[in-house]
Amino acid sequence: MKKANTPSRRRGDLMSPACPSRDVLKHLTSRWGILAVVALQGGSTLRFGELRRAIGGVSERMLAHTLQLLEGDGMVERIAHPVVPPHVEYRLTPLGREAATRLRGLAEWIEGSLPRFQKVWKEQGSADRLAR
Amino acid sequence: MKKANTPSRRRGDLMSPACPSRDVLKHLTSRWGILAVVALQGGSTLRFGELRRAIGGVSERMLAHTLQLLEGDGMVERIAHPVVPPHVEYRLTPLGREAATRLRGLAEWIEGSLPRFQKVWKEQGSADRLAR
DNA sequence: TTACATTCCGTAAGTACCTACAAAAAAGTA
DNA sequence: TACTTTTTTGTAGGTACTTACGGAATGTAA
Repeated sequence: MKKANTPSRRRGDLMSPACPSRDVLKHLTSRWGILAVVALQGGSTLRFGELRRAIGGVSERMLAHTLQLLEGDGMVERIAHPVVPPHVEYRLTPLGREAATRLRGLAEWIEGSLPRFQKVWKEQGSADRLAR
Repeated sequence: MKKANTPSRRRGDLMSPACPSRDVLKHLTSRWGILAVVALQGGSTLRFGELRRAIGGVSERMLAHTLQLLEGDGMVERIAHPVVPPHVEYRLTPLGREAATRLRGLAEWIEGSLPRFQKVWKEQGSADRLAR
């Protein structure tokens, strides 16, 4: 007897252009996706405004949009309290917490390696390429 | 008395809008940045064309551009042989290999978790949001 | 001579992103 | 009444990203 043919159980392949896993990658590594997940990392629940202040430079528009993408991927849970000045909280789901582990590792490595990057930038005058 | 002001030795802070570490994050998590680093992971040297074939869907233009950014950050080394049909090889630097470790972890987690994402997408009809 | 190979850079054109601004909701306060 | 609060959405406008296409280089093959 053959195994059940359930494509939904198959592993993704990021090197294939049409693989849905590329969407997840896109959402997670969008400009604000990583920062949102990292900011929520730690299990704490954050209000929209708190999250916005935690992530420097993000506009309300983009934060809301980014959170919707992550919610759509089941990595962020949105808890809206039906009060009148809206009160909305966000927190990571178990799936989101797994992603956060990897992203936090990347984020901390970048932060800790900044001196080395600055050394590289200084040694090879590559400011022109990096300016943008 | 204030502390010594040596910004070049200070750790980065991704939550600060003006921190240079955001540039590194941007380059690494650009659409093709992660895939290029992951494709080069393993220490092997790859020619431009091989790399292009390994990463499905990338145009020559964008691959060259992405590699320049990563080279500017000291994560990719470009070895050009002065022959006439151009022969160029790429490989990760030690810094790039450190990044690759984190990115590979993220990539493999996404690939392995795809079934769970597909389950989420199916349960909550969020196809509209993810379509793009 | 013509065609081909390989990598990269212009240019133009289209698409997607991002920001700023304003609006909406309903109850509480002055 | 007028104003405040918090979150989200709509719009317009600009910026950045992406792709497609052509060109350059120069030995070798047809």
